[in-house]
Amino acid sequence: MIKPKFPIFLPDATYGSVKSTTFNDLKEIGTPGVVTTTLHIENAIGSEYIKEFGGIKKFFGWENLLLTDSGGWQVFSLINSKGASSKNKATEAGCSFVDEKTGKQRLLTPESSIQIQYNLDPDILTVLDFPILGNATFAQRKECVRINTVWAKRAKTAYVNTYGDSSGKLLGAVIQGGNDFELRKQSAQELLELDFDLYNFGGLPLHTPITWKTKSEEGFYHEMLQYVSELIPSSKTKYAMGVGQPTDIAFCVDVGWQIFDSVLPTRNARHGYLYVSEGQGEETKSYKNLSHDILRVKKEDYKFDEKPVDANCKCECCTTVSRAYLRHLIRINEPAGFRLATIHNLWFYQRWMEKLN
RNA sequence: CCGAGAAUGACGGAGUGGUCAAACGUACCUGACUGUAAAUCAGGCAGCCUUAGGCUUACGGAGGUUCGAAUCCUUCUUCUCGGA
Repeated sequence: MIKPKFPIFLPDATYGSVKSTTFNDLKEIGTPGVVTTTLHIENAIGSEYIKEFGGIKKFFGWENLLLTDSGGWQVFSLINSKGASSKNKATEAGCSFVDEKTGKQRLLTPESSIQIQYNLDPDILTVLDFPILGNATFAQRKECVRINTVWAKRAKTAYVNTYGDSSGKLLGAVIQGGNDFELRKQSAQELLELDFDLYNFGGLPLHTPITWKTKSEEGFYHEMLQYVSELIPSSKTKYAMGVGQPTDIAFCVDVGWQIFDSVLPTRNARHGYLYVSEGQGEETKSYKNLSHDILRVKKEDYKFDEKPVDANCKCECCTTVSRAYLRHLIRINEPAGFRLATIHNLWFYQRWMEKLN
């Protein structure tokens, strides 16, 4: 088992690739690990095939940390998205849904998620969790937390049955409860009794207007992340799923979170939204003594800008191309532009994490 | 030279008498994006006025019919396709 030096940020390789990069790019950047998703890998490639191949890390050609997400979040997102099939439903038994690509009805259960992850053979596994829907009543949210615990227990049993006592793997459970302190506490306590290796912060309720920034400048979620972190003993590894902005990560590290993943640096890169050092961009964000700027490189302002994206950055993007050229590449949806921008943002995140120890 | 048809905003392309500053798409401008159904989504895109809204100029040029024209008529210009 690889022992990374916390805190770490893991980019998402949802479909088996950190979009528009190669694993060699990640190696150059110094990325300590990646997150990949059981649901998407299972649907797109098939975990039996990966097992036969020799595991997901061999398949990717990736030697660093690999964490698999259970697919819970994704399947709920899919089930509840607009225009989704009415055949999609989540019950205590598991998630039943139609795979749009193949038209086949599929079932994801706590047990099958563990089986898929076993086939993939990652370093860290995640139990299938039951996210809370934003428009749910209190009673419904309470029920979500209850099922979430039941699923975690079933997943743990499946895990022990599959791996035995000395797996060398880590298993994480996801603390749910949405924006409700009492439910979060209840969820944490129930999961702590089941004794997992990692405790994960389950993100925002799905499909709500609630954002990370609700209520105050710091946002409701800062208080919640601190609260939940304090419920978890320091002997456990703490993983804040889906977090997030560099300044938010800095806050989370302060309150005890150690592992992070988010789509933000990679997706934003493809949209020309770049994270740069202070003084290099247009919009400054800060947390305590740490700050950075934002550069929307697609803007007209950079049409004739010969400077690199960030003069203080040593990534492939900043050492080889101008803002003007990168702007052009992204504007025409050129994969090379997506790649350079993604490399830059991941480079930025990696250096940022190194400052947070 | 003769015959037939067509000219719409940056481009492609709807619209054939009022509900048209003109669908839709692209391009362009600005936002958003947080365990990725996300190369996606939202808004803007003639000018002016502080907004609901109002005013002005607009559908190749000029003129006409009509209360009212991108739409009908005349003519000019250009283009496309047939025939010499």
